[in-house]
Amino acid sequence: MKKADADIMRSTNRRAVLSALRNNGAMARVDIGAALSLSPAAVSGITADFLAEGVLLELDSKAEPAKLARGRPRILLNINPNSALFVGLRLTFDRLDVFLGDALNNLVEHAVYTTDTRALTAEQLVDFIVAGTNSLLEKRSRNISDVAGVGIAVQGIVNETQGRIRWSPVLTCTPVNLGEALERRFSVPVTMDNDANTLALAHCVDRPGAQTGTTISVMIGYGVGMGIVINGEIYRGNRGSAAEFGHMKTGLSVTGPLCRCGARGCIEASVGDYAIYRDACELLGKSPEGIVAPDESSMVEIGEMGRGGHTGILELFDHAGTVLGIGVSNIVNLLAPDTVLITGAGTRSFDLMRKNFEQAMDRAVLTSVRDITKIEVMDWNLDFDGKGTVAMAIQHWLEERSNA
Amino acid sequence: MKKADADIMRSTNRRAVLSALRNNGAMARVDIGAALSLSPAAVSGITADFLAEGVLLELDSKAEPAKLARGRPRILLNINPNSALFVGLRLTFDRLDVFLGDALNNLVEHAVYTTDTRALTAEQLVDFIVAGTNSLLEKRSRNISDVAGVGIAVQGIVNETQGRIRWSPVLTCTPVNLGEALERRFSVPVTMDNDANTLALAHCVDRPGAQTGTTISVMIGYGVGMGIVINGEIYRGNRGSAAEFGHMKTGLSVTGPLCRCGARGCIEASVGDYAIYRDACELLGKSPEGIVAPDESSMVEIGEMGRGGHTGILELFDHAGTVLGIGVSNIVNLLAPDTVLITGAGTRSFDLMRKNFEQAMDRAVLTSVRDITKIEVMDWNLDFDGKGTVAMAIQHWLEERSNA
DNA sequence: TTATTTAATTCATCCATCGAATTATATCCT
DNA sequence: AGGATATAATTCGATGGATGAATTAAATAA
Repeated sequence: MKKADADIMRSTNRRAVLSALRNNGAMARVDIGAALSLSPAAVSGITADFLAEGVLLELDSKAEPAKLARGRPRILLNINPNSALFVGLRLTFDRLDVFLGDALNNLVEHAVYTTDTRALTAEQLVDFIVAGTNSLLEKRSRNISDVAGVGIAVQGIVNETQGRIRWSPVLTCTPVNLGEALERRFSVPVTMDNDANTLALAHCVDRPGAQTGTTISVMIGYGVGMGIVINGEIYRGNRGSAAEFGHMKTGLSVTGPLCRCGARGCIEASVGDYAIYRDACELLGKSPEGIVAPDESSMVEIGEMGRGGHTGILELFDHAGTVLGIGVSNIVNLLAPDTVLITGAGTRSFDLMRKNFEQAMDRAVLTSVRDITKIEVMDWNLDFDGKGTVAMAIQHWLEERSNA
Repeated sequence: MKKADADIMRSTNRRAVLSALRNNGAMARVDIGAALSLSPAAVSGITADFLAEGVLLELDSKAEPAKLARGRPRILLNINPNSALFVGLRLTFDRLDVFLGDALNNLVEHAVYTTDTRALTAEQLVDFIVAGTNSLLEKRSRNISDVAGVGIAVQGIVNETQGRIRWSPVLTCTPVNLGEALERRFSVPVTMDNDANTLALAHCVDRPGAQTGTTISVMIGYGVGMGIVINGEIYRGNRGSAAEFGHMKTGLSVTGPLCRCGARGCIEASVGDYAIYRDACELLGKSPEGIVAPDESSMVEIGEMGRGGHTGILELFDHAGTVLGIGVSNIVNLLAPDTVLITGAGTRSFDLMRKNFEQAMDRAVLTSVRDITKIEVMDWNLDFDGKGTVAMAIQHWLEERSNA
């Protein structure tokens, strides 16, 4: 339980104004006041400060549609997109995606840099990231001093408050304090999180409803991840280790499929791309190629074989659907979220999993909690990840601006 | 994101003072100030108000041990136990426990009233509860007008904000708005929650550490329940349906043991008393007695047979241990709590489950999150439940006092 | 042109906290 | 014993942000 004083009152209300604009888009001062139960006087003062600081912007109302009401016209305010520039980084197996975004989370630039991430030392990793970032900034004739914040998404177990990667499947140099190292090199605030959390954030930013209640993003792709957002905040658990949904067990056996974590029976070991690829290769008598991660075209090909009617492949997806359905129903029984979003590259073949997924859900979700949780399957593209990393940096910056 | 103003500032700090005392026990004004970073002046003012209201009490320092430091002696303050009286109710299969407690959560009275709860209509249920409560109050020559709040724990799915029982294994008259009905009869604030949540609250009240981070109580008994406490607050999920841990599935199969919820493969259907009793009866060639719930002595007897070396019974407990271990490890992987408390009547035979429980945990918890969560098995007695229900009523009352 | 309506600002007032000074009450030291 | 010292608690003026009422601003309707 924390105390309150005048400073906290001020920053709370400043934060509330920025949040309102972030969630609802442009608003007039009256509406901000109504939404927050703040007096017109207070809103006037707070917004005047933000306008002076350049954080907010008055929109040109001439471009608006015809007025419906008379009286002094409302002036829409919004976060000034050009008040700051943000860098979003996403580190995955063998590649680094660098995004550039503005304060309204519009992505303005994107580049990919490839390397064998697992071969890098901690120092080489930092150099690689710095080089990639600078190279993208150059394209826009900007440099790191124009940037107000950097957000990084990494697969694995990340302690966001310290910027420390405890373990990651894409790195061998763990544990490594990447956040702190980059902050030193960039001299700019760096925020880091697990890639599933970042993606969850990206989804919640666009959903006003996600600011209250629980929204869960299940990310299926190379592995299976999850982000839990409770009342607009990412739930991280002790030392940031939460939401390892991919390693939930759907069986008691010690003989289930082997997961890359070393255990058996993990959801990931049946649903992740690497698992489906591995099993498909075995099925087809092909030895899996030397690469650790199957490329997108291989995964698409496997899906096409299923749609073509290949029984063995269909059974793989059937099984994946069942495993995922049991896993998600456990989540629903346990956390009763408002929404579960299923997303990630793996949704490319969700049509093949859907039947068994839904059957498993029907069987396993408690009758009394049915219809409480909305399940949505979302197509996925890389921009979601970009927006998530940039959103993380923006969030940090807005927090700083609120306290300023 | 909520706004702040002078009123909120005031009630926040009043609440903070009460919380501090509740968590740490008696404190001097200086220490309260230090703990909350509040100025001496603010603490002085707030505590003076509470003293005038009778909510706080200055402790007699004469009874204290010899002083170690010189200077004006600190005066310890604490919540005035006699400032209010609270009723805690616990409705389970065929019985109602009524507790009377003071504002410091000391239980001063307890009585049990039995009836076939499943045979009651909504009206009869209310009458039964009111009669029991009044009867206990009479013992102390008090009546309901002396009571500042009532807390009720019910098995099943409860929507605490509305006091509505959506479904309960101990009732047939669901859905029923018991909270509201009792509030009308008592003319006293009534708070209601799931029995596992209430028990979780009871545990967290005594643990200063539970005010931050995540503490999870797993309650094994007739069924298997769970309470999730995040940063000192019970996590309820959408419509209060969360934490149905007992109905997590530890297998994909459609042929697992039948759970009372109608599904198969629920944790409860292997670990709950009713499941062990059912399986033990089958094993021993006895047909289970006509009662729905096995009594305590039968469960103790089954445990003793296991300890005596009965292989079949031991296998039952082995299996229960494995199922519980997989279930808890899923929780650990998913939520990375600080602590998992295993409690409830079912702990009477935890010694028989422990080996397999621990093996399953070792196998299923991600190596990188081991040692992040502390697992504690707690003996259980009825007073925990009593304290939980009373704590719930106290919490509501303190909240009201903070806003006053 | 004037009345009406709604938006935004201004300014006096309020209120809880803070900081500094004061008061209260003990132990330590000579 | 009595003064010095130390710590706790209270008092009081100052501070800062929110509020409410009055004012100003900018449009439409008559």
